[in-house]
Amino acid sequence: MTDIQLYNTRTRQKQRLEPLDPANVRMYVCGPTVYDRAHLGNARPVVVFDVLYRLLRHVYGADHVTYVRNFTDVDDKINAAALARKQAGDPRPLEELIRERTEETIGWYHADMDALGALRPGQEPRATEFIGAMIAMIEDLIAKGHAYAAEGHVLFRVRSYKDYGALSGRSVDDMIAGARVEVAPFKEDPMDFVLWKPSDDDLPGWDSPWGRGRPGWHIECSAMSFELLGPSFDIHGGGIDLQFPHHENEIAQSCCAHPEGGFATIWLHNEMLQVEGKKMSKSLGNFFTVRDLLEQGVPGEVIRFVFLSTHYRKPMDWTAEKAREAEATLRKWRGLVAGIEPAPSPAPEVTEALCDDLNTAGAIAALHRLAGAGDLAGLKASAGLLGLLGEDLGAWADAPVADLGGWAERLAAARAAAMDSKDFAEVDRLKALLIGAGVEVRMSKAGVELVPGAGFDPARLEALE
RNA sequence: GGCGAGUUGGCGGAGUGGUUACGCAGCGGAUUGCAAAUCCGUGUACAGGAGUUCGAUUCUCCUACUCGCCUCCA
Repeated sequence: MTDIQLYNTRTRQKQRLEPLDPANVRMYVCGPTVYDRAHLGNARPVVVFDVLYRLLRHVYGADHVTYVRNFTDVDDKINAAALARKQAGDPRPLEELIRERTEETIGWYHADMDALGALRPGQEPRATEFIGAMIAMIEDLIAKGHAYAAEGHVLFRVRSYKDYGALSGRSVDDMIAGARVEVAPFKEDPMDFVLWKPSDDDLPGWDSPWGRGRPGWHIECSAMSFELLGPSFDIHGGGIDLQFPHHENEIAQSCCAHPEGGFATIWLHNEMLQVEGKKMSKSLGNFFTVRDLLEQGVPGEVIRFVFLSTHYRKPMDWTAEKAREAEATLRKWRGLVAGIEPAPSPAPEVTEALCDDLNTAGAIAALHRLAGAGDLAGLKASAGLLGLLGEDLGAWADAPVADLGGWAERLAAARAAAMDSKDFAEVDRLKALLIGAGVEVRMSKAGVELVPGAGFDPARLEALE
């Protein structure tokens, strides 16, 4: 069995993945809050963990990997969006507006992530479908002394879990010293966090032992991972920004509710995405969604390639220049592997790179070597492990349909004449026209070859006829 | 203030205690009427300082700088 080494944030070192059950390798990744289009930063973990998912399926078998990624559809931003519609005059009940908003957003999310070539996880639970499980877990935590109800809220008693802070390397005392915690009179300790909070009539809510309310953010992942993967599973992933507090709180909840389990064995966190060297933010005006990029004509496969060209644990800078280079590389490779039957398995060099803590940049370098060595079957198969060069993402690279035969004949005839007359004016004229229309002109002793290039525009040629 | 990550050739970006990836750009050559495409060749860079070592870009410490999280934002 191939060894997969992964950097475990919890232990701060690489370790060998040793699945609790190799027949069912289990991975949970924190998914999006579905209130709006996914921005580019949201897409990085999706692509990163998609590659891991593909690698796990390759190593353990496609039927032996369970991948769960949740949809957070209980959230104040969603409520705000729905409330805004209601105040704009929509007569429907709030619950319906919320459901409509989340449905719509999930549809967008699927479309956008599909465009990046990300396989859909086997299970995509929604928080709203697991409210009962959350309430049960909260009750259990109260019974075990790890949580307490106060003024319609239920809070997790951070001091009751001695390892709190272990994942992110903080101590409760340090954090309180930092004094950036919300103080509330009903909290026993400023660090205690909300498991359940009351909802007024303008907010979605569910009946609970503590009155009508809604869950806090963190409990959903604890409840859903337990329901779908059990008290112990192999991998938990997400963006590094989730390390604290979200994942810290998940660990506290899950380990206290299910001390019989170990929760996640390996914690993986991808670093953040930047744009042209700066954090993507609305105020800087460099904020954009995946859909924005796709609509600008940046193919999903190009986005994917750019993401994978930087190791997931390093900040990734999105630049237009990288997109340009990625597109050129992919176009070239697609030309090479067109019509080639992929090898039965990926090249060892590529698999080994990925097995070394998802060294996707190293894997891409290996792809370059395969291309250079002319191992096109190997290139195609290996790229497939990275989710590249597949049929599903290739439409962008297909040249527009156009018959260039007439142009080729004219050019060839002019060239033949020029060879005798030594007057190449007509040849150069035709060549300039073709190049201007985005056609790559290749002339050799063997003859004239016209290849539609990246910016090929058949309309411009027709206008010249 | 607390915690953490990072600083590699013109650019991007891997990696390694000693044989110096890979891509793009550049340069030289082959080829071409000229080009394009292609092919061949070409570049000893690892923030600064100290230490460990026979030897450090790679390990340790210090300094500088950059960035992230700690706050709804992946």
